[in-house]
Amino acid sequence: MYLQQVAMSPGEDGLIGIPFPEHSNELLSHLNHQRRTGLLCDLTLTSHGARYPTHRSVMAAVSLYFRRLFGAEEGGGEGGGGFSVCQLDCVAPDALDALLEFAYTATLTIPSSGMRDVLRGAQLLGIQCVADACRDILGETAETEGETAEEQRPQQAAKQKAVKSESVVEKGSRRKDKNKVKKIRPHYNNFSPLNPLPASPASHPSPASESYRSLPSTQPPSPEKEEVHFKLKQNGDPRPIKEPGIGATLNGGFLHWSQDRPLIAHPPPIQNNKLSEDDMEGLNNDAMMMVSSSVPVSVADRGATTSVAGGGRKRKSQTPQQCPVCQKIIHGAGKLPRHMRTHTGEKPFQCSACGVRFTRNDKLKIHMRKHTGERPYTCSHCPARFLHSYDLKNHLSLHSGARPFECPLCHKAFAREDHLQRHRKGHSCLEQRTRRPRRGLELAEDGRPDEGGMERSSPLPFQAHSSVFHPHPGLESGGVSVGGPPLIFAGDIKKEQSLALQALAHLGPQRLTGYHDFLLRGLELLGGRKTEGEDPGRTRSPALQRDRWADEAEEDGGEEEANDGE
DNA sequence: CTGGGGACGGGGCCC
DNA sequence: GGGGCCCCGTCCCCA
Repeated sequence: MYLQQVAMSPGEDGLIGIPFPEHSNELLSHLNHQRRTGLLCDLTLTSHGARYPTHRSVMAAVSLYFRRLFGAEEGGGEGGGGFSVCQLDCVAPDALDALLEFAYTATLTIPSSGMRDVLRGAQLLGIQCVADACRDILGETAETEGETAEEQRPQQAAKQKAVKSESVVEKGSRRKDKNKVKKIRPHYNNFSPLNPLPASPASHPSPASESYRSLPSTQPPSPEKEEVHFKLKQNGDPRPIKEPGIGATLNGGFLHWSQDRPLIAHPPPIQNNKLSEDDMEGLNNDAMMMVSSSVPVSVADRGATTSVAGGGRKRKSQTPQQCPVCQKIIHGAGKLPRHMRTHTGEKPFQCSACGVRFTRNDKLKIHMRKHTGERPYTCSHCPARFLHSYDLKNHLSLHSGARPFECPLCHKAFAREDHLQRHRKGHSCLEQRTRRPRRGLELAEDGRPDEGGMERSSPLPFQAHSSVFHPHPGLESGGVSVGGPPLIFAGDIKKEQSLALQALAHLGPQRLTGYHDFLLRGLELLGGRKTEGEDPGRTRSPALQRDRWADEAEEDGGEEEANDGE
């Protein structure tokens, strides 16, 4: 659906932004495969005799050191040629291996005893996010971190099994849940090649699953938090690097290219103001596309100016935000990241029981009711219980017999609006359009023509859940139908409905044994608004109804035709 | 074709 | 402003 919107909603300059969330994942996966097979490797790192074939471009992307070394840094370096072997004895082999693994998989897997080596290696190579993550785990700050730090505390060991660079995010987060242990977090957004099949439920982090890399995923990854990443001003100084001037301008905004991908989901960025040009060049195409699309018009500005797009509905002063992909205005603070996941396909919230993934936490929560058996919405008339409130709402219409939505063409009534829509999308009703609405169910429309025309559905005023009959506002029984479908119960039927519902309403769960009879009787009293057979069983037979419609057709004459002609 | 269940996305309200 | 929770409309699937 959104893809259609994307395709049909060209942004400014006619550019269309179509995200391919899998691309970066596949790209990294292929690169990693090439590294392991030695394919296209143009750089070999060595450490104490161990050799690690790799790609210069990848290393330049992930490491500030190599970026400088190969001249990938703007205005720096010596052109980037000639380096085929780079001896890195200053980095322990295990640490170098871990860092390479990180570079190609966005996942840092290190033994608990090797944390400090990795930290040192990350510092040497200018892999800021890893260094920050290691410091975070070691309980050090960039300022206090020193060579005198003691051995890792025992509780850190559990966190060291795998490290995701996103852990650094939490450091700068202003979120109130500081007490939450989210230092090491699996991140779906990274589309780690280690999880080459994002579609596989098992490959995704689950809020309730511990299976994902044995990470303490107490909280599903929240893409919103990645934005914080760009706000970080960490002090990871790659001081041992021989290149001069890798100072402040690069430390703070250092971007690991693979981690920029979350930007795809969170363009508004805007925090991007903090991105330097150097940083921007690290963005992949997707991110660039998103950023560029959001650049011409500030989302915030748009929101301020397009608040009118809400159609004048009553709203709180929540700044609307425009989706840079589909241009849709998203109302509500903090709702844009949620919306963006519909474009990226990201479903960070996974059911630990069945593996089904969801884009939203609240949906997962509701889903979990299926496994817990919790059905909080209980029908007051019968033992039926439901997962969703709207299920109960629909269900209650069964008790009441209310079919608030009637086809204006064939006057078939439905309990659910979507069923009416489905009905109207078909052609079945066209052949019945000569049928007249039931007399006494007509509503007056104040003489107005059908507002919605074909699109209009007419909810019945009947409120199933209460035993009170609520007339539709502006509608009075006995009114003359002018265009709109007649949908109101009238006269004695109305009273009977009320009585039936009162009886049903008084049926408590403790007296359910007889509810069925009550229900049946109540439904009979309601007149059984079934279309086919249209027989309430009391006053009207189908034949009689047809006769009545025929009579009414003669009485109303062309007026009906004019209204049905739509 | 219809009834019913479930999932999904958007918006409102509140913290 | 971000996020949780809830409600709603809509769509899809299945019997």
